[in-house]
Amino acid sequence: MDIQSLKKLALLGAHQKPLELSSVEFAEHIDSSQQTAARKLKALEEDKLISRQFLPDGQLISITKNGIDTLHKELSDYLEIFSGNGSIKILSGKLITGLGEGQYYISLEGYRSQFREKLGFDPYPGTLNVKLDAKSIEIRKKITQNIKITGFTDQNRTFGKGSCFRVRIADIEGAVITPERTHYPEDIIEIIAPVNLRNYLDLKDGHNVNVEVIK
Amino acid sequence: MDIQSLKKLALLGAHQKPLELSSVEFAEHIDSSQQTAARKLKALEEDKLISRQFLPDGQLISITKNGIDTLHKELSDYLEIFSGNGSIKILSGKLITGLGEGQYYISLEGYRSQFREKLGFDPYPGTLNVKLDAKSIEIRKKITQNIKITGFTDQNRTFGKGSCFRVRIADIEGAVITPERTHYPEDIIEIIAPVNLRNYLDLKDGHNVNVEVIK
DNA sequence: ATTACTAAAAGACGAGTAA
DNA sequence: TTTACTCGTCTTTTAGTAA
Repeated sequence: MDIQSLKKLALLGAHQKPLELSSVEFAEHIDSSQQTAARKLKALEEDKLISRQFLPDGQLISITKNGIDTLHKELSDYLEIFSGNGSIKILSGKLITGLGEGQYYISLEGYRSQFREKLGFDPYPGTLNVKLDAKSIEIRKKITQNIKITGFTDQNRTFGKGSCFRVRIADIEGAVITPERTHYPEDIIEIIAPVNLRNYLDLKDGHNVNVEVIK
Repeated sequence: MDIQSLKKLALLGAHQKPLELSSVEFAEHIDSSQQTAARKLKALEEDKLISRQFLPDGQLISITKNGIDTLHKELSDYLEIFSGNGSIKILSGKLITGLGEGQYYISLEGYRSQFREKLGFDPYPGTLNVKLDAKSIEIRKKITQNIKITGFTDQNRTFGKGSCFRVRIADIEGAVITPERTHYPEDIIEIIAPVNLRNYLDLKDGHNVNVEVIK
């Protein structure tokens, strides 16, 4: 079963909407002859990993449910490889809309200056909130919150301390921040980053988000 | 490069600590003969994806840094496939006046014929130049320039290669063209289309322009 | 333009077996 | 026991072309 070809088609978006692609174009992507590319597409179809529709100047390719399941199995394998000890950790979940508190706290200079110093970036004033899946909740519990944010006092009130750990989401490095409160939910993480992640990654509520924990 | 075998070794833990494994045992894991298993291990070693140490009753296998990087790249690919949803990309910026170079290059038959073939339209001899905002610059970096334009040689001189990606601006489908030069600015895009976009959309310098990236 | 057949070359495989 | 060589066979690939 030709998983590398199937992966290539998925990276070209064939798991989302039908992809118009000729065998010559696909040949360039997989660095082969047109004949081999055509044969591989045919084989993927016979394995029921993709479905095809022929056009005068190419073909419309969609990855089937079966194909997506196959890719998902691969993803699981790689997640398993990198989710042991000493290796990388991935937190997964779905994007949700927070209460908007994050924006207020982050923009306070007392916290903001600490983010600049300790994380090395000026955070966009807002958080990306992700509701973790069951497995990720367990992984999260084992992460050491290695960056401490101290509390401070205003004229009016006191702001509590918290902690962070660094993460990467797509190609952006940010951090998960955790206020040190008693009743903070364990299944939600709040991510800060130098950019507005929701816009930058074009994410909407309910979208899957994968966050890699970095050192 | 035999990624499936490398993945199998990682799933057996060879990326964390040296794994004691004979070729017969590995053969069972990959469902092959002992000879094929031994040959594959040898090939992985030659590709510097694993390192081996021979024991009287098997071998000690470790995945190298290079091997781990290769696996990590695979993980990234699968995360990319399963992150976000259909997610369309929009580049935004302000209309500016270019140097007028675009007009010259586009009208050269060596390029023009490629645009006809690869993009499916005969470009209006001129480019719409847009200075991207910060967010769009980042988005742009992640777009795969999937259409390649090859260079050619005239009697007099050589014309370099480049690449494009398709875009839609209002209801017109065009393309962003990028010459493959060393000092090409990353904050400006040059759009070609079958019509004169500036006239067709009645655009003036400084106007906001939104461009949708299409597949 | 396409896709995909045939034929021949190239590559991968397993059985037998040496070290 | 190992690993891994040779060699015959089977599979995959490409070039040339047909449809």
